[in-house]
Amino acid sequence: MLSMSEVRVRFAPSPTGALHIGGVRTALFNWLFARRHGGKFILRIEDTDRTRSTDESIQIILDGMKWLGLDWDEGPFRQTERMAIYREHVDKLLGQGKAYYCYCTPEELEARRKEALAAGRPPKYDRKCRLLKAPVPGRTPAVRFLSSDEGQTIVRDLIRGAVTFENQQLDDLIIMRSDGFPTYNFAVVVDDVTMKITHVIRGDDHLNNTPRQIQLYQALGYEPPEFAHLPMILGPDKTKLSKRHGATAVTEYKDLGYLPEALVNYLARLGWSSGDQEIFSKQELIDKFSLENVGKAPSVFNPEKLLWLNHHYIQQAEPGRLADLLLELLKKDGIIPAEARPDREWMKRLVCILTERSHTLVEMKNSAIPFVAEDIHVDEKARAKHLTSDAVPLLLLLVERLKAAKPFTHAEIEKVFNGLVAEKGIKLGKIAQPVRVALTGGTVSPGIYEVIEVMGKDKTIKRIETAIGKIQN
RNA sequence: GGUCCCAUCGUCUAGCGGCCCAGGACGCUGGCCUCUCACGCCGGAAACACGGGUUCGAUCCCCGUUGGGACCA
Repeated sequence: MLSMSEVRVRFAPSPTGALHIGGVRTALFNWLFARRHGGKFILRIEDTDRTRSTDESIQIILDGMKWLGLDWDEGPFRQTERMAIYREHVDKLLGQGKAYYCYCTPEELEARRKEALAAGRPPKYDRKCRLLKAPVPGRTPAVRFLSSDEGQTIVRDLIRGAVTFENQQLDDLIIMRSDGFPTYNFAVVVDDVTMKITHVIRGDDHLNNTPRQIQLYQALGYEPPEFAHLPMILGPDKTKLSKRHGATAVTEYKDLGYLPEALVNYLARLGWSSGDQEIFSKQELIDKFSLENVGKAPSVFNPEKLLWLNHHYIQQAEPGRLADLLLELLKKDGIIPAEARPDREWMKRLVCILTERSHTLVEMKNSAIPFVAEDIHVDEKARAKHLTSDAVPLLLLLVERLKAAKPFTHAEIEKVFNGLVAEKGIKLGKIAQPVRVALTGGTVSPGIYEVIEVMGKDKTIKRIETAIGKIQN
């Protein structure tokens, strides 16, 4: 059972590149946990690796979280702004004899490690500097934590259960480098303590770091938080998801035409479940989220299912919202000029006939091109098959009747087609397909009456006449 | 190599000893609908890694094997 005190969780990405799928899932679970328990979600930027950390990356992370609607209550805090705090804690340990200066150089360490390995001993730090009485001249020391050699450290993980580590296995880890920067394991502990984090929910890859962090908490005189280690997200080849598996950055999914709610829903169901339910609104997720229902096994990222969800959410979305997104895309791709101001109601009608067969916004954009562009590109195969000379009399007759149709609505257009079909004793496809090719350039589109209605009388007639002209030449 | 974790259809998962000759979803597939493509609807194939225990009874508990993964180096 959760304690009475307020739940405080955090997401602590390193700003060394894009915001990844795995990271987002961790952020999402933290966020859901916070919202579920009415707690606080804190954002912390772990930027102590200053050779790889960039401000652009921080911005990408913030933008990605905002896009997904993962709002944070405190932060973003940056570790580089907290150096005094780490120093203070290092001094505290040093003062209590729980840490010591180490003057060994990386080269010396490496040599001794190889030696140990060669002699069949475990490659653990030999505590050479532990009993040093005076500083080694000309060298700037790092600081090592004096870890316990005996007993065990038990991680009571909310997902894994009790995981036992022999303390003997853990060596005296460096907590502060000679350049004065704290190491990951130390900074994390100090940050989580000072930020009063109650639940550390993070990737499985940190499970092995946890016992040494627990020792650090204890040495510092603090109660460790609760831990929950989430299983990894894998690529199709069952190795940790990475760039070589294709799109892994949140921004890529945005650019590919995914809706944030689709990604959120998909990621929530990756490693977590609630009975047989597949579709979850954000509120349902908040209401139902529980660490108990997080699985232990790693899960393979399945783009197919994400696509299905995206399709689903496109159907659910407000046409007005989709119209805005579509317009943005059309402008971005230069299909319509940036200064164009198409009628929004018309855009909504266009969206409505397109959603059903759009799995992504990009697909929708492509289907929208014939409606918004001046000219169309006619697919050669489609032209050869459907824009034939025996279609000409039908097309001519159709144009004539379309011109007379009023109002120019789905119902009236349908009447025109039905009339033609009945009089000529033909199948609808005989006339619908040539018209489809004439209007859209291809053989695939929404229902032909809808296409004609949304395209409008002028454009429809112009395109059919153009097609007739080309057949006759 | 050492340490730790994990193991149900191809994939995400339900299952927390009998309701399971294992349910849902994606994908795949047969059919219906149909002006194209979709959507939708109906149907199908598809899994408890293996071997020991425990138990009246194991997908579910324990041990081992195998296989995967992570971390450390």
